[in-house]
Amino acid sequence: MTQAKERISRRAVDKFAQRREQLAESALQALAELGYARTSLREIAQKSDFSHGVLHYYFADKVELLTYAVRKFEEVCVTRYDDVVAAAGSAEELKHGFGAAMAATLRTDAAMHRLWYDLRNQSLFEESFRGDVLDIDEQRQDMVWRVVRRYAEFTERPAQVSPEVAYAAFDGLFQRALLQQLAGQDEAADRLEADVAALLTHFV
Amino acid sequence: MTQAKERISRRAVDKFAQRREQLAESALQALAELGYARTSLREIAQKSDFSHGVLHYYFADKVELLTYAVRKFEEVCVTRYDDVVAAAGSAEELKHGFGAAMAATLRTDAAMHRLWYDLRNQSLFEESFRGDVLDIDEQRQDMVWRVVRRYAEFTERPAQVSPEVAYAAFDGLFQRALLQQLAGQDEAADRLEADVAALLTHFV
DNA sequence: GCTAATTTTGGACAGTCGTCAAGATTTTCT
DNA sequence: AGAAAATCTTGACGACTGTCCAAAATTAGC
Repeated sequence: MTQAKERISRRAVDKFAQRREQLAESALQALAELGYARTSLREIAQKSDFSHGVLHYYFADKVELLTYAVRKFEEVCVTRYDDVVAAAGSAEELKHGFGAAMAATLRTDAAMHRLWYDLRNQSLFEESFRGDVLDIDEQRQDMVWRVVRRYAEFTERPAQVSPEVAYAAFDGLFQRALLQQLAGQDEAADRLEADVAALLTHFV
Repeated sequence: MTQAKERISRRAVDKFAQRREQLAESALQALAELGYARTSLREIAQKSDFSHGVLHYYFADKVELLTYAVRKFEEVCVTRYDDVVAAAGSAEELKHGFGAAMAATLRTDAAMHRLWYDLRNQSLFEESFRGDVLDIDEQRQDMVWRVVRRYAEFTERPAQVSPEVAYAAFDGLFQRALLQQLAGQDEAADRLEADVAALLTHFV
């Protein structure tokens, strides 16, 4: 077996955990590039500095690796707009900052976003991810809601929709823009920015 | 080669086309059940009455079969709420009819819907479907817009959002409800019905 | 009813997949 | 330094994939 399951020095445990992180990172890279349907363990290993056999040294099987990777992915995924909320000093600023931030991450991180949608969709067929996916989805909803709530505070009007509706709507817009952008429609991000800002005013 | 490419009797051509329909139907069945990532030609053949070899008699390769299946899928997909629009005699009727219809198809056709989202997502990675997916998405947008426009007519107020925003929002709601429903949350359909009706009033 | 064309079968192929384990390598501890 | 433990590589396995093809079964034309 391995050190990690025994009572061993801190260093050893950390190193084991660190390798798992490292391999999970490679897994995310492969998933973002190839999509779930075509991501194999050998592809993942090739993105790392190791051979394919090592994956079963740090993970019991493919499902455990991917599940771990999804959980890791979560961290990057659910605080994206908090800076915008913190920085905005007025309703107008928040509205435009939110739209601009969504457009920016659409342009910059398209591969990562399609990975998220791919995983979320995969959970419609595979039970193994479903729990984590639902959890991340909830946190994303909270993240969006923090924006809407703050906007409502600024305008001193109550929000007109539930957190669920707000999240679904913004997420739907983003997903559509992602598809268009990957299809080569360069104006997709601009449209998204405008649509997001407009939608926000309808929700409070 | 085959009859279909020569000048042959009408009957023969029809039969060839008919087999293609039949096999595409089996492909959709397999896709809905297993998801794109796990649908193999042998699985598809098993859903039909034929052996796996026959698929390459009617289709050049897997991509052509799946593309054909996606196009076939389109037909069922883009007229779902037209009956509701036609039947409704008032704004209230339309609002509740729309919500009820969405909730109903969520309950009844969950497998088919997750197939659609799976294919749409796959087109983020594979170029081959992208054109058809974008086309279907557009038609779905039109379908939703016919509901919103009719609602605006009934209430004699102008719609407050663009077709893009309306579609993205309703689609986002539906997608989220689908995930929850497949995760065993039985109240997802009821929530969807209420959210859809509420959202409609915010859009006009 | 016989021949020819069409349709279908089922096996073979070259790859790829997840998984595993034996052995080589590196690190850790005394 | 040497022994022990941890880490990594490599090759193999059985199963599965898309594709192709020769032969069997079916149908159509005369």
